[in-house]
This record gives sequence, structure tokens and C-alpha cells, in this order.
Amino acid sequence: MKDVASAAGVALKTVSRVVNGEPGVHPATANRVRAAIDRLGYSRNESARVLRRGRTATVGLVIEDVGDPFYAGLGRAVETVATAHGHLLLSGSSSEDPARERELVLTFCARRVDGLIVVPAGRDHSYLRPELDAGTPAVFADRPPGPGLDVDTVLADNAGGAALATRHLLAHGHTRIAFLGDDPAIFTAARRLHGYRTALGSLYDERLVWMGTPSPEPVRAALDHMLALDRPPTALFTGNGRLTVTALRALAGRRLALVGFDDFELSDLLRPAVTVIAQDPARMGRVAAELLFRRLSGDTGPAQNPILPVSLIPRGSGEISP
Amino acid sequence: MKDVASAAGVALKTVSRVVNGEPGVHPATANRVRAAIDRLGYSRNESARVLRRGRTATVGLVIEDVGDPFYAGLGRAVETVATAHGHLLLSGSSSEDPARERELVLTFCARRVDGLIVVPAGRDHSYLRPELDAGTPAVFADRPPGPGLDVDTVLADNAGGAALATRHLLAHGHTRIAFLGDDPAIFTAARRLHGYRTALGSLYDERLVWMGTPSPEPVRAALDHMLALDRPPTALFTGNGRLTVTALRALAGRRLALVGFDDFELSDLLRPAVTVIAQDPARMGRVAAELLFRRLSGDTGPAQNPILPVSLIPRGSGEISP
DNA sequence: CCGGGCGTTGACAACGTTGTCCTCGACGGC
DNA sequence: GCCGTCGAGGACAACGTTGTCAACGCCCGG
Repeated sequence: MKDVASAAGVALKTVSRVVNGEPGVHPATANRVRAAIDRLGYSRNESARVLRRGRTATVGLVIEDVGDPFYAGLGRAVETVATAHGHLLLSGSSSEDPARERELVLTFCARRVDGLIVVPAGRDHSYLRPELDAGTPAVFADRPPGPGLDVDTVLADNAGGAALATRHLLAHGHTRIAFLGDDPAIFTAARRLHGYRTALGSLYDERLVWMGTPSPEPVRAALDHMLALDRPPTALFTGNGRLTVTALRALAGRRLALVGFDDFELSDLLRPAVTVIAQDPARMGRVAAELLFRRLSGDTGPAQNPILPVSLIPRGSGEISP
Repeated sequence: MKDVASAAGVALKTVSRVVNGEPGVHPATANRVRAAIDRLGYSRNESARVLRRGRTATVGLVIEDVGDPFYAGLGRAVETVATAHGHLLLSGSSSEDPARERELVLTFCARRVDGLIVVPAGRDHSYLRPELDAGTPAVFADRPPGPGLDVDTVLADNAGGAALATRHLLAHGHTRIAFLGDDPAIFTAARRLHGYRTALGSLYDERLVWMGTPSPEPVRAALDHMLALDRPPTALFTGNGRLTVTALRALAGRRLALVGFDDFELSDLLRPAVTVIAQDPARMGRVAAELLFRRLSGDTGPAQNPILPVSLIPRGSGEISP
């Protein structure tokens, strides 16, 4: 900027004014400055600007896995909103590891992001307290923060969706409905189990429930075990997209009625096509980002906790009779 | 830092030394400083550090769409490598728009990213010249830079893969093999067309080729048109993952032999299961990131241009006889 | 013809770090 | 006992911007 100033024969501050489109510069002077800028290939040093202004025009996004379709869709929506507000997106994957989540969040804060959107992996977010008090707003998505943190949170109607799925299978005559869910330490998995259990009422049988990490072998073993029971399940409710796919592979043609939580690409092209409880990751990302930018523009109202609706998309696999 | 210094009863510089683990601080003093840091909840201001040191420990990633499975996988791999080198990732989606690509790249540069990884949307990258000259290395992935730019570039063997797919169908007795490809302005689409055409030789018939944006209606119309020809195609080669899926929907059960470029989740669960030419997006991201960090650690050798292999995964759809 | 206001421009400090150089005291060798 | 050396810590400038305030010349009204 100094070089531009001397090249244009003006003071540094005048260049700053031109670069920022501030008023009070004579058009002829401004043109001379612009010419010098082009000639020298100058571009403003954003780090210095950030240091001086205190705002980075950056938001941090911590999700479980940047490569997962659900979170990738969420991330894309966040990016769109951030771009519309002139902000850039820093993103990182926690890999479902609380320590990594914390590290990412604190790194983002050290870089003075203006705000955070977090899909938490852990249950303790006391480490965020100082940052929140220092004025960096955070919005939680998909899962709530740990106790004691009163921040905006966007959740899907997990229990409602699970109940919807379960009632759908009940309505088609099933009374033995198995549930495969992710690790119950994960909020969404627990809520979905809850919805399933509530909808089943007295039909609930813990032998038909398996929860754990969705890798092929354990899922296959669990299914085999359930199907070997005296009164085996005639229907299956899978608690997330990855489990649905894993279960489809493990079933290998055995015809169970099936409803899966989360829609996925090609669900309609399988035979039978897969009935799902669909959430809208893009909407979740958008709502979370909009909440964040509302805070950034000064809203200090009470924390918002929107619950996004889910919907059942019947495609065939859930309509199979026992 | 100033506050920490006075709280610990030392000079600012000593705090700096402790924070950075520099030698020459008495252990007792260091402990006092660390206690003060904890007490005050101090965290280093990264913006100021960046301003002073000139390095941001940040890399920029410009891809077509953060939400696309292929690019999401690539992005995840880049993130992993960047993290291993202690760098953070700024990412943005170009949406296949050259102007947006340019804007993102220049924004990243204004923020002084240490390096760039770009999946280009446009064919003219002269705007990168000043940044490269200024010492910001860039690596192109999936598609090469425009003319005149001699930078590291990681490509897949697009033509080879397309030829592999075509020969596979030829080997199963097909002589009428249709090709659906993306807009030929896209490098990968053009290369795949080239491979297909070369492998077909004299069997090439331009009436069996359609290229355009992979939205459902045009694809369906093109397929209907081809299948109504005197000598309709008995096999189909689709030029990318999205086109494969779109074509599967458009075919709606009509039994054509099919090979698709790009593997996709559930390709093995469809009936018939889909034979594909698989590339490895994670590997592409990893290789690109490693090239970038090699440059960042001072390598000034000639530009590298690795071509990543692709492989044919036979699953059934490509083995259907005419 | 003079004083006040306005439009334009510039000088200067500050943002929070880090690199360089300096000071101060202690210790060891001769 | 003196000088050289070394370890520990501090003062100061600089990184590139922006906010504040002051100065300058000009025009207009009195």
C-alpha cells in the first residue's frame, strides 16, 4: 500500500480509502490510485486488515466428516450462506473424536473466526465458555451441546422420525421389528432408539435391538443372530444412512421389510426401492448458518432451538407384509 | 499477551517465548507465565502472528462442489494431509463457474494462504500468474490449468479409462456402444470422449454420442432418440458418476449393457450391479496435497504431472451380451 | 474582504505478534 | 581478583492495515 501510495503520489491513507471505497476522495485522485494498483498488481493484505479491524469475515465449521454425504450437503449449504454474507469458510473434520473437535474449535478461535458452527462429537463443551463470553457466537447442528451451554441449536425431529418409521411398519402388519442403531452415545442414535421404543410400546423386545459402530461384520452378526431367534424379526428399521447401506449388504437378498433413517442417493433404484425417513441436510446447514449470521449482526435474544421436520418417503421396502 | 505479561510479572517477550516454546526461559518463569495464561484464558491472536511472520499455515482448496461425493472425498484427503502438516483448510465451491473460481482464488490469495489446490472450472488462469510469481504455489487437480501455466497437476487416466470401458463392452460382443458425456468444454469429459472414440475406431458413430449437462430431461431424450435409431445401441458408456445415475433412471429397466466412469456407493447393490471405471478421489487429493507441501518446504524442481491409474471393476452390467 | 464551513488529503497511533539487539547478573578460568 | 562468557530477560521496531484527528485550500455569505 505504501508503494502504491508513492507510485500514485498520494498518502497511504488515500490508497486505503480508494481500496475500501470510502467517500471523500476526488475521482481523479481515485483513478490515479487505481492505475497504480493495477500497475503494481497490489492486493490488500487481509491479515493486517483483520488484525486492525478485529473481524475476520470467516466462519468455522466443525463436522464429523467432510466426506460424508450428509455433512457434505450441510457444509455446502453453510458455504452458500457464508458467501452471501461475504464470509469465507474454514472447515474441519472431527472424525467423531471429542479431542479433535475441541482442538479444531480452539484453532478456529485462535484464528479469530467470527462465528462457529459445530456438529459436536463430545458431550462436554465447557471449553467453549471463554470463547462464547469473548463474543464468538456458536451454533450447534444435528446434535445439542453438552450441559450448561445455552446456544442456538438446530436439530432434526429424530424421535418423531423414528416413531414414524416404526408406525409405518406396524401399519403394514409387522410386530417383530428390529432396530439397528449407531453407538447410543451419539445423540441422534439415542433419540431414534427412543422414538422406536415409544412407538413399539409393549411390542418392544430388547433382543431385536443392536447398537454399535456401523461396520459390516458386527452388523452382519447381529442380523444373523436376530434372524435365528425363535420369533425372528420380519421388519427392520435402520438408524442412519450408513447402517441402511451396511444392512442392505448384510441382508444379501433376505426379504425383510425395511425403513431407513436418512435418504440416500439411488434409494429409489434398488429393488425393492428403500422407504426412508428423509431429513434435509442442506436445510439444516442453511438454518444453522442463518442463525449464526443473525447473532453476528447483533441479535442477543434467547437461544433458538428449531427442530426440523423429517418425512417418510414410501418406496416399497417398508410396505412388504410379514 | 501484555496482560499475561504483567500478571506474571515478566516482559511481553518472555510470554511470547513461552507460548512458542522457545528456549532460554527459566522453567520457574515459564510456569508462572503458563499459570497466568490459564488464569486469564489467553489464546494467541493468530492474525497478528500471521501478519508478523508472513505465513498463515493455511491452504486454499477450490473445487467444483463441496457437496459432490467425488470432490468431498478429495477434499477430505486434502484436509488430512494439511492437518498432518499443521495447516488449516479454507475451501470453496466454484459451481463450475470460471468467474467464481477466480474470485475464490483471489480471495484466498488476499488472505495469504500458503498454497492453493484448484480444480479449475475455467480455461484461463493468467490471473494466477502474479500470485505464483509472488511465491504462492498452486497445484491443479482433476483438470489441467489453462495454457501458459507450468504448475504441478494431478490428473486421472481419463482417456485410458474410457478406452478400457469401451474395450470391455467390445469384448462382450457389442458393436453399437453409445456414449453420454458431460459438456465437452470440461477437460475430463473431452478426454473420456477421446478414449472412447479411439477404442471404437471405425465403429465410431456420432449419432451414438451425446454430450451436455447431466440433467434428467435431456439425458432421457437423448437415450430415447438413440434407441429409436435403425441400429440402436446395445451398450452404453456413461462419462461420469452423475450421468451414470441419471442414465440408470432414464433407462428405467430397459436392459442395455452399461459401464460408467466413476464408482459410486451402492453400485454393487443395483441389479444388475454396475460395472465401473473407478478412480480414487482420496488418492487424488492426497497426491495433490503432498505435491503442494513439497513446494512449501522449498522444492523448486520442474512441475510434476502425475497421472493416476483407474481400474475397471466388473460387476455385471458391463457383461451383458447384445 | 473576511470568517466559517466543506470537501479533500495527510500524519499518526494502534491492532498483537515476533525478530533483533541489548542489558544484567552469575559463573568459571587464569 | 579480574575478565570473558553464557544464560535469562527486556526494550524496541516492524509487519500492513484502519480509525482519528488535524490541516489545507476553496467557496460562499455577510
